[in-house]
Amino acid sequence: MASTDLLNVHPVLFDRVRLSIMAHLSFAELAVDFNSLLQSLELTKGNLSTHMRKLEDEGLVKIDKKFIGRKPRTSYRCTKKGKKEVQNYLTTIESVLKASA
Amino acid sequence: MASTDLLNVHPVLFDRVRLSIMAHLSFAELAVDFNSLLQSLELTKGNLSTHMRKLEDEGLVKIDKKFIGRKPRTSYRCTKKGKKEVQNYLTTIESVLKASA
DNA sequence: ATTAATGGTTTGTAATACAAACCAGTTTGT
DNA sequence: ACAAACTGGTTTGTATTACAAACCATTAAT
Repeated sequence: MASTDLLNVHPVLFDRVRLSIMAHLSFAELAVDFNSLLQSLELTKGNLSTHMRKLEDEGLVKIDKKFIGRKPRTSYRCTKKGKKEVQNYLTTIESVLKASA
Repeated sequence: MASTDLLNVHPVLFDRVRLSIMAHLSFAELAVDFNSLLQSLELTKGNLSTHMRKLEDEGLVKIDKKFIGRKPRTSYRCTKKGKKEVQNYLTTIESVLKASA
């Protein structure tokens, strides 16, 4: 069984909000901007900002900042590593819990 | 998609150690004692103790304390609610992440 | 010129995880 | 008999973390 397999899942994904974010980004396949996430997830700006920073620090997400006209716009996309870790999270959880229900 | 479904999963399960504990208890079907968990999970006693307390507070686990001969023995088993929440955790995660890989 | 809105970041606080220290008792050694 | 070490945990202090409030820089509206 080895529930210690859970040690292989990326720690940063063990958070409800960040997992939601990664789910959104994975679904999107393309970049999603700050305010879309803000709305979809109903977070405060500060909260979202720090979560994104952490995801970026871990290389799960790539941040892209540009100006649209004269307004700043920050958007995010899931990296290869991000997808891999999400996939790993899912399969690991399944293998650990599947037989135990 | 509604990744906000994640809001329905019990917050206490969003922790690696506690999820491992619940996996163990679910598998076991019967009571597991403190020291077995301690060994399997390679935690410190204090750490395990507080996690178990939290799981008990949330009603996911039932604590049973008795004396075996003249030594105290604390053991735990998964409650109905515990099983339900673990199941819910699994299916919710799957539904949120499945299509996103 | 002020005020309000946009698009965020930084900072202070409250909650959490963790290990170290502790506690109550038991067994082992001398 | 007494001390030292072991068992089976719990409580307490610290470091990390999540979060929201306050803030900042700029743009748009009045």
